[in-house]
Amino acid sequence: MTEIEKTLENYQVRPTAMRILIYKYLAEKEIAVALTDIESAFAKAERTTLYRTLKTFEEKKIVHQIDDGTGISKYALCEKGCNCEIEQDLHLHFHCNNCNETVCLTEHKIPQIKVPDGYIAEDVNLVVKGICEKCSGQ
Amino acid sequence: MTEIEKTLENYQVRPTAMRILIYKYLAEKEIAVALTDIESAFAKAERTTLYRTLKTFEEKKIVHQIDDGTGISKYALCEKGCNCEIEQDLHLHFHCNNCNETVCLTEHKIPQIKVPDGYIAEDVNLVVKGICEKCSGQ
DNA sequence: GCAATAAATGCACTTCTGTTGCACTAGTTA
DNA sequence: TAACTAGTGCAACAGAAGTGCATTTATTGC
Ligand SMILES: [Mn+2]
Ligand SMILES: [Mn+2]
Ligand SMILES: [Zn+2]
Ligand SMILES: [Zn+2]
Repeated sequence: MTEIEKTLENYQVRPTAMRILIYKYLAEKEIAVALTDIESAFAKAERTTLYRTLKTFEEKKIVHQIDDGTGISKYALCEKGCNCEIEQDLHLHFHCNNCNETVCLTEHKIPQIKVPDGYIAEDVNLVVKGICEKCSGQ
Repeated sequence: MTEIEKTLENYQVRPTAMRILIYKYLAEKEIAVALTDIESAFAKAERTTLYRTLKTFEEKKIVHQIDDGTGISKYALCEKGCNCEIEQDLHLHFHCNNCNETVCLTEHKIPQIKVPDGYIAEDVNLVVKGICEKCSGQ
Protein backbone atom coordinates (compact mmCIF):
# COMPACT_ATOMS: atom_id res chain seq x y z
CA MET A 1 0.00 0.00 0.00
CA THR A 2 1.41 3.37 -0.98
CA GLU A 3 1.80 6.39 1.23
CA ILE A 4 -1.17 8.11 -0.40
CA GLU A 5 -3.42 5.11 0.03
CA LYS A 6 -2.56 5.01 3.70
CA THR A 7 -3.26 8.70 4.03
CA LEU A 8 -6.65 8.38 2.41
CA GLU A 9 -7.60 5.47 4.63
CA ASN A 10 -6.56 7.46 7.65
CA TYR A 11 -9.14 9.99 6.62
CA GLN A 12 -11.64 7.18 6.15
CA VAL A 13 -11.78 7.64 2.42
CA ARG A 14 -11.54 4.57 0.24
CA PRO A 15 -8.48 4.93 -1.97
CA THR A 16 -9.89 4.46 -5.43
CA ALA A 17 -7.75 4.99 -8.50
CA MET A 18 -9.30 8.37 -9.24
CA ARG A 19 -8.99 9.59 -5.69
CA ILE A 20 -5.35 8.66 -5.55
CA LEU A 21 -4.68 10.55 -8.75
CA ILE A 22 -6.49 13.61 -7.54
CA TYR A 23 -4.76 13.51 -4.20
CA LYS A 24 -1.40 13.28 -5.93
CA TYR A 25 -2.34 16.17 -8.19
CA LEU A 26 -3.30 18.32 -5.24
CA ALA A 27 -0.13 17.38 -3.38
CA GLU A 28 2.10 18.38 -6.27
CA LYS A 29 0.39 21.68 -6.89
CA GLU A 30 1.53 24.46 -4.64
CA ILE A 31 -1.49 26.56 -5.38
CA ALA A 32 -5.17 26.17 -4.72
CA VAL A 33 -6.99 24.43 -7.55
CA ALA A 34 -10.46 24.77 -8.98
CA LEU A 35 -12.60 21.94 -10.23
CA THR A 36 -11.93 23.08 -13.78
CA ASP A 37 -8.19 22.79 -13.21
CA ILE A 38 -8.56 19.17 -12.26
CA GLU A 39 -10.92 18.72 -15.15
CA SER A 40 -8.34 19.84 -17.66
CA ALA A 41 -5.59 17.89 -15.94
CA PHE A 42 -7.64 14.70 -16.22
CA ALA A 43 -9.45 15.24 -19.46
CA LYS A 44 -10.66 11.68 -19.58
CA ALA A 45 -12.32 11.75 -16.20
CA GLU A 46 -15.93 12.63 -15.55
CA ARG A 47 -16.57 16.05 -14.10
CA THR A 48 -19.08 14.68 -11.64
CA THR A 49 -16.58 12.21 -10.27
CA LEU A 50 -14.03 14.93 -9.79
CA TYR A 51 -16.67 17.15 -8.25
CA ARG A 52 -17.79 14.50 -5.82
CA THR A 53 -14.22 13.56 -5.01
CA LEU A 54 -13.55 17.12 -3.95
CA LYS A 55 -16.72 17.14 -1.88
CA THR A 56 -15.70 13.92 -0.19
CA PHE A 57 -12.21 15.22 0.44
CA GLU A 58 -13.69 18.37 1.91
CA GLU A 59 -16.08 16.47 4.17
CA LYS A 60 -13.30 14.26 5.42
CA LYS A 61 -11.06 17.29 5.97
CA ILE A 62 -8.49 16.20 3.44
CA VAL A 63 -8.84 19.53 1.68
CA HIS A 64 -10.29 22.87 2.62
CA GLN A 65 -12.33 24.98 0.31
CA ILE A 66 -11.08 28.46 -0.45
CA ASP A 67 -13.20 31.38 -1.46
CA ASP A 68 -10.75 33.81 -2.98
CA GLY A 69 -13.34 36.21 -4.28
CA THR A 70 -13.14 35.11 -7.89
CA GLY A 71 -16.45 33.33 -7.56
CA ILE A 72 -14.83 30.00 -8.27
CA SER A 73 -14.27 27.57 -5.43
CA LYS A 74 -10.70 26.50 -4.97
CA TYR A 75 -9.34 23.65 -2.91
CA ALA A 76 -6.04 22.89 -1.25
CA LEU A 77 -4.77 20.05 0.88
CA CYS A 78 -4.89 20.65 4.56
CA GLU A 79 -1.55 20.72 6.31
CA LYS A 80 -0.34 17.58 8.05
CA GLY A 81 -0.75 19.08 11.46
CA CYS A 82 -3.92 20.94 10.53
CA ASN A 83 -6.76 20.34 12.90
CA CYS A 84 -9.66 21.38 10.77
CA GLU A 85 -11.73 18.83 12.63
CA ILE A 86 -11.49 20.73 15.87
CA GLU A 87 -11.14 24.35 14.92
CA GLN A 88 -11.21 26.35 11.73
CA ASP A 89 -8.20 26.53 9.54
CA LEU A 90 -7.32 30.10 10.26
CA HIS A 91 -4.53 30.94 7.89
CA LEU A 92 -4.95 33.60 5.28
CA HIS A 93 -5.10 33.22 1.52
CA PHE A 94 -3.46 35.30 -1.12
CA HIS A 95 -4.87 35.86 -4.56
CA CYS A 96 -2.63 37.28 -7.26
CA ASN A 97 -4.33 39.83 -9.47
CA ASN A 98 -1.73 39.19 -12.13
CA CYS A 99 -1.41 35.42 -12.57
CA ASN A 100 -4.78 34.75 -10.99
CA GLU A 101 -3.36 32.09 -8.70
CA THR A 102 -4.37 31.60 -5.11
CA VAL A 103 -2.09 30.27 -2.43
CA CYS A 104 -2.44 29.27 1.19
CA LEU A 105 -0.25 31.28 3.49
CA THR A 106 -0.37 28.66 6.19
CA GLU A 107 2.28 30.39 8.25
CA HIS A 108 0.20 33.54 8.43
CA LYS A 109 -2.56 33.05 10.91
CA ILE A 110 -5.55 35.35 10.97
CA PRO A 111 -5.41 37.77 13.88
CA GLN A 112 -8.18 37.84 16.44
CA ILE A 113 -11.02 39.91 15.01
CA LYS A 114 -13.31 41.88 17.28
CA VAL A 115 -17.00 41.95 16.45
CA PRO A 116 -19.67 44.15 18.03
CA ASP A 117 -21.59 43.05 21.10
CA GLY A 118 -24.28 40.55 20.29
CA TYR A 119 -22.43 39.14 17.33
CA ILE A 120 -20.89 35.70 17.67
CA ALA A 121 -17.94 34.91 15.43
CA GLU A 122 -17.62 31.33 14.34
CA ASP A 123 -15.44 31.50 11.30
CA VAL A 124 -13.26 34.02 9.52
CA ASN A 125 -12.29 34.29 5.90
CA LEU A 126 -9.39 36.55 5.07
CA VAL A 127 -8.17 36.98 1.53
CA VAL A 128 -5.43 39.37 0.53
CA LYS A 129 -5.27 40.33 -3.11
CA GLY A 130 -2.29 41.77 -4.86
CA ILE A 131 0.83 40.57 -6.61
CA CYS A 132 2.40 37.28 -5.70
CA GLU A 133 6.11 36.74 -5.31
CA LYS A 134 6.45 35.08 -8.70
CA CYS A 135 4.80 38.03 -10.41
CA SER A 136 6.41 40.79 -8.38
CA GLY A 137 9.77 39.58 -9.64
CA GLN A 138 11.38 39.79 -6.24
CA MET B 1 -34.81 68.09 -6.95
CA THR B 2 -34.83 65.57 -4.13
CA GLU B 3 -31.97 64.66 -1.89
CA ILE B 4 -31.42 61.38 -3.68
CA GLU B 5 -31.37 63.03 -7.08
CA LYS B 6 -28.74 65.42 -5.84
CA THR B 7 -26.71 62.57 -4.40
CA LEU B 8 -26.78 60.65 -7.65
CA GLU B 9 -25.73 63.67 -9.63
CA ASN B 10 -22.87 64.25 -7.25
CA TYR B 11 -21.68 60.81 -8.20
CA GLN B 12 -22.16 61.70 -11.85
CA VAL B 13 -24.99 59.27 -12.31
CA ARG B 14 -28.10 60.48 -14.06
CA PRO B 15 -31.02 60.15 -11.67
CA THR B 16 -33.47 58.06 -13.63
CA ALA B 17 -36.66 56.78 -12.05
CA MET B 18 -35.29 53.27 -11.63
CA ARG B 19 -32.00 54.42 -10.18
CA ILE B 20 -33.74 56.59 -7.63
CA LEU B 21 -35.90 53.67 -6.57
CA ILE B 22 -32.94 51.36 -6.25
CA TYR B 23 -30.94 53.92 -4.35
CA LYS B 24 -33.83 54.41 -1.95
CA TYR B 25 -34.17 50.67 -1.54
CA LEU B 26 -30.48 50.32 -0.71
CA ALA B 27 -30.63 53.24 1.68
CA GLU B 28 -33.53 51.77 3.62
CA LYS B 29 -32.02 48.31 3.88
CA GLU B 30 -29.52 47.90 6.65
CA ILE B 31 -28.06 44.79 5.18
CA ALA B 32 -26.17 44.03 2.01
CA VAL B 33 -28.45 43.10 -0.86
CA ALA B 34 -28.09 40.74 -3.77
CA LEU B 35 -29.38 41.34 -7.25
CA THR B 36 -32.13 38.80 -6.62
CA ASP B 37 -33.28 40.77 -3.57
CA ILE B 38 -33.78 43.84 -5.68
CA GLU B 39 -35.39 41.70 -8.33
CA SER B 40 -38.05 40.47 -5.97
CA ALA B 41 -38.53 43.91 -4.48
CA PHE B 42 -39.20 45.35 -7.92
CA ALA B 43 -40.91 42.49 -9.64
CA LYS B 44 -41.95 44.60 -12.57
CA ALA B 45 -38.46 45.77 -13.37
CA GLU B 46 -36.09 44.12 -15.79
CA ARG B 47 -33.30 42.08 -14.26
CA THR B 48 -30.79 43.51 -16.70
CA THR B 49 -31.65 47.06 -15.78
CA LEU B 50 -31.20 46.27 -12.11
CA TYR B 51 -27.98 44.48 -12.88
CA ARG B 52 -26.60 47.38 -14.86
CA THR B 53 -27.75 49.87 -12.29
CA LEU B 54 -25.75 48.05 -9.66
CA LYS B 55 -22.74 47.95 -11.96
CA THR B 56 -23.05 51.66 -12.59
CA PHE B 57 -23.41 52.36 -8.89
CA GLU B 58 -20.36 50.26 -8.22
CA GLU B 59 -18.28 52.00 -10.87
CA LYS B 60 -19.27 55.39 -9.56
CA LYS B 61 -18.52 54.27 -6.00
CA ILE B 62 -22.08 54.68 -4.82
CA VAL B 63 -22.06 51.09 -3.60
CA HIS B 64 -19.38 48.56 -2.89
CA GLN B 65 -19.59 44.94 -3.80
CA ILE B 66 -19.36 42.42 -1.00
CA ASP B 67 -18.15 38.88 -1.34
CA ASP B 68 -19.46 37.18 1.76
CA GLY B 69 -18.53 33.67 0.76
CA THR B 70 -22.01 32.60 -0.24
CA GLY B 71 -21.03 32.84 -3.89
CA ILE B 72 -23.62 35.54 -4.45
CA SER B 73 -22.49 39.12 -4.88
CA LYS B 74 -24.01 41.55 -2.44
CA TYR B 75 -24.00 45.31 -2.52
CA ALA B 76 -24.27 48.05 0.05
CA LEU B 77 -24.18 51.82 -0.08
CA CYS B 78 -20.85 53.34 0.71
CA GLU B 79 -20.74 55.51 3.78
CA LYS B 80 -21.05 59.25 3.35
CA GLY B 81 -17.46 59.81 4.33
CA CYS B 82 -16.21 56.73 2.53
CA ASN B 83 -13.34 57.41 0.23
CA CYS B 84 -13.50 54.35 -1.94
CA GLU B 85 -12.11 56.47 -4.74
CA ILE B 86 -8.79 56.91 -3.01
CA GLU B 87 -8.29 53.81 -0.96
CA GLN B 88 -10.09 50.55 -0.45
CA ASP B 89 -13.04 50.38 1.80
CA LEU B 90 -11.39 48.44 4.55
CA HIS B 91 -14.16 47.61 6.97
CA LEU B 92 -15.11 44.05 7.69
CA HIS B 93 -18.29 42.23 6.81
CA PHE B 94 -20.31 39.87 8.90
CA HIS B 95 -22.35 37.04 7.50
CA CYS B 96 -24.93 35.39 9.72
CA ASN B 97 -25.05 31.63 9.38
CA ASN B 98 -28.55 31.66 10.78
CA CYS B 99 -30.53 34.32 8.94
CA ASN B 100 -28.11 34.38 6.03
CA GLU B 101 -27.86 38.15 6.11
CA THR B 102 -24.68 40.09 5.54
CA VAL B 103 -23.93 43.45 7.12
CA CYS B 104 -21.20 46.03 6.83
CA LEU B 105 -19.38 46.61 10.07
CA THR B 106 -18.16 49.98 8.97
CA GLU B 107 -16.82 50.85 12.37
CA HIS B 108 -14.59 47.80 12.37
CA LYS B 109 -11.62 48.44 10.19
CA ILE B 110 -9.47 45.62 8.96
CA PRO B 111 -6.16 45.45 10.80
CA GLN B 112 -2.92 45.68 8.91
CA ILE B 113 -2.13 42.26 7.49
CA LYS B 114 1.42 41.11 7.01
CA VAL B 115 2.25 39.14 3.88
CA PRO B 116 5.51 37.32 3.11
CA ASP B 117 8.40 39.04 1.38
CA GLY B 118 7.86 39.38 -2.32
CA TYR B 119 4.11 39.58 -2.01
CA ILE B 120 2.43 42.92 -2.56
CA ALA B 121 -0.92 43.45 -0.90
CA GLU B 122 -3.35 45.66 -2.76
CA ASP B 123 -6.69 44.75 -1.30
CA VAL B 124 -8.06 42.79 1.61
CA ASN B 125 -11.36 41.00 2.04
CA LEU B 126 -12.30 40.01 5.56
CA VAL B 127 -15.55 38.25 6.30
CA VAL B 128 -16.55 36.99 9.71
CA LYS B 129 -19.23 34.35 9.80
CA GLY B 130 -21.32 33.49 12.80
CA ILE B 131 -24.49 34.63 14.47
CA CYS B 132 -25.69 38.19 14.13
CA GLU B 133 -27.08 40.22 16.97
CA LYS B 134 -30.67 39.74 15.86
CA CYS B 135 -30.26 35.98 15.82
CA SER B 136 -28.15 35.65 18.94
CA GLY B 137 -31.03 37.16 20.89
CA GLN B 138 -28.78 39.47 22.85
C1' DG C 1 -16.22 -18.54 -4.26
C1' DC C 2 -20.67 -16.50 -4.65
C1' DA C 3 -24.67 -13.83 -3.70
C1' DA C 4 -26.14 -9.71 -1.36
C1' DT C 5 -25.02 -5.22 -0.26
C1' DA C 6 -22.83 -0.83 -0.30
C1' DA C 7 -19.92 2.55 -2.49
C1' DA C 8 -18.26 4.85 -6.49
C1' DT C 9 -18.71 6.31 -11.12
C1' DG C 10 -20.78 7.93 -15.63
C1' DC C 11 -24.24 10.34 -18.04
C1' DA C 12 -27.85 13.49 -18.67
C1' DC C 13 -30.07 17.14 -17.21
C1' DT C 14 -31.22 21.25 -14.28
C1' DT C 15 -30.65 25.51 -11.72
C1' DC C 16 -28.65 29.70 -10.55
C1' DT C 17 -25.92 33.74 -11.23
C1' DG C 18 -23.84 36.66 -14.01
C1' DT C 19 -23.13 38.65 -18.58
C1' DT C 20 -23.63 40.34 -23.44
C1' DG C 21 -25.74 41.86 -28.02
C1' DC C 22 -28.96 44.38 -30.07
C1' DA C 23 -32.99 46.95 -30.94
C1' DC C 24 -35.83 50.44 -29.06
C1' DT C 25 -36.90 54.49 -26.18
C1' DA C 26 -36.06 58.56 -23.52
C1' DG C 27 -33.36 62.28 -22.64
C1' DT C 28 -29.81 65.82 -23.81
C1' DT C 29 -27.48 69.08 -26.80
C1' DA C 30 -26.59 71.94 -30.84
C1' DT D 1 -36.22 70.06 -34.57
C1' DA D 2 -32.43 66.97 -35.81
C1' DA D 3 -28.51 64.46 -34.20
C1' DC D 4 -26.63 62.26 -30.67
C1' DT D 5 -26.06 59.84 -26.31
C1' DA D 6 -27.57 57.28 -22.44
C1' DG D 7 -30.78 54.07 -20.54
C1' DT D 8 -33.92 50.24 -20.88
C1' DG D 9 -36.15 45.78 -22.39
C1' DC D 10 -35.80 41.40 -24.40
C1' DA D 11 -33.45 37.34 -25.64
C1' DA D 12 -29.95 34.49 -25.48
C1' DC D 13 -25.58 32.59 -23.57
C1' DA D 14 -21.81 31.01 -20.39
C1' DG D 15 -19.91 28.96 -16.42
C1' DA D 16 -20.17 26.78 -12.17
C1' DA D 17 -22.60 24.01 -9.16
C1' DG D 18 -25.66 20.46 -8.09
C1' DT D 19 -29.06 16.24 -8.62
C1' DG D 20 -31.30 11.74 -10.19
C1' DC D 21 -30.66 7.54 -11.75
C1' DA D 22 -28.62 3.61 -14.01
C1' DT D 23 -24.37 1.05 -14.15
C1' DT D 24 -20.11 -0.52 -12.57
C1' DT D 25 -16.92 -1.72 -8.94
C1' DA D 26 -15.72 -3.03 -4.42
C1' DT D 27 -16.80 -5.12 0.14
C1' DT D 28 -19.02 -8.28 3.28
C1' DG D 29 -21.47 -12.37 5.04
C1' DC D 30 -22.37 -16.94 4.08
MN1 LIG E 1 -5.58 27.37 2.76
MN1 LIG F 1 -19.39 47.04 3.45
ZN1 LIG G 1 1.00 35.98 -9.49
ZN1 LIG H 1 -28.78 36.51 11.72
